[in-house]
Amino acid sequence: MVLTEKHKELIERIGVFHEHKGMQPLVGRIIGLLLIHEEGEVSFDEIVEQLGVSKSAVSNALTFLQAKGRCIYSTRPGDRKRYFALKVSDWREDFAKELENIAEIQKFIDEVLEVRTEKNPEFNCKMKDFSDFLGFFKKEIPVLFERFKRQQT
Amino acid sequence: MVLTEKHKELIERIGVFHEHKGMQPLVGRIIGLLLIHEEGEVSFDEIVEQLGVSKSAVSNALTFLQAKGRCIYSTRPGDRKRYFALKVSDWREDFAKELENIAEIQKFIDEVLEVRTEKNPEFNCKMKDFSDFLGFFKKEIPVLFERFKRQQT
DNA sequence: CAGTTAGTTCTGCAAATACAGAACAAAATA
DNA sequence: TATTTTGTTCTGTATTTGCAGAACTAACTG
Repeated sequence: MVLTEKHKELIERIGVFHEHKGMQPLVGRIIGLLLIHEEGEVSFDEIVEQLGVSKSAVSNALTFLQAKGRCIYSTRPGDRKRYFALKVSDWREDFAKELENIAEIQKFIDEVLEVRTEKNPEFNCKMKDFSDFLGFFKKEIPVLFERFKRQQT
Repeated sequence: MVLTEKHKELIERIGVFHEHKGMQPLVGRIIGLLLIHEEGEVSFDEIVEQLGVSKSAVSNALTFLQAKGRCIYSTRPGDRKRYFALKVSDWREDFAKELENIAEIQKFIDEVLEVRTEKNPEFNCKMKDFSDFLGFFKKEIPVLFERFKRQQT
């Protein structure tokens, strides 16, 4: 597949977006390439060529993506190459996990509330309120997913 | 305020949690300290002493936190010191912003869908589904907040 | 078995990060 | 006016990051 300038520019922006999420640059660009590539599956070689980076960098990035469960590869009979693809199947699950991860701050808030004195009740109260909201939010996530499934049909 | 070992350990864990979110180490620790400190307000000096870091590092970290709107300082008559505190007031708003930020990936998904060929309709379809879900999710966030407010009273 | 293919692991380095320490600024105080 | 207080900005540096390139491995091929 030949990438146009527009493709390349979009890959870069998707890369930067993922960098902001704490991933290393190349990982984000590979996600971009796998998203944009018309086949959905891209060989190791093609990643190296399309992104113009070294084999070692690609190898490490793909190992990372597979460890995170965001990427898998398949093989073809009579072809030793690995064809890498994003695990699009469980995007919604990934999204749910990310949401729960955000709400993980609730644990810290609760721990903080345990060690705090009563010296500043207003502050404590606001923290309690936030913790309550996070609890509410976590409970509502699955409900939200359910409603989406139903309204979708 | 004297910090116990438990306090210090909790500050470190809150620091690491924020590091994983892309913040620099000291910024996360300052958030931890401001959360745990019984007054809620902590002077520049005390931050330097409690965390055992340089003034320059604290200055930069506080500038960053203020720029991000996560921190403010107040002053007291006859006292030149600045007392820094977290902006707990709008935690829920911050949380909502973070959620919308996550859902920002929808923009990229839609852009990708525009440049993709019809060569892999299954892949395209899954992406479309994910985009639809993100759209649904964004719409539902304010509803969720509303429901929390009501059930809270 | 020698050579090729496909990818991994090791080594080194350039650039970025995160901070310390010193110099500095501005205001209050003596 | 000299000194202290409260922080900021500048300069240098140890550490970490992110990758390149080379060496390596394993499997296939001629």
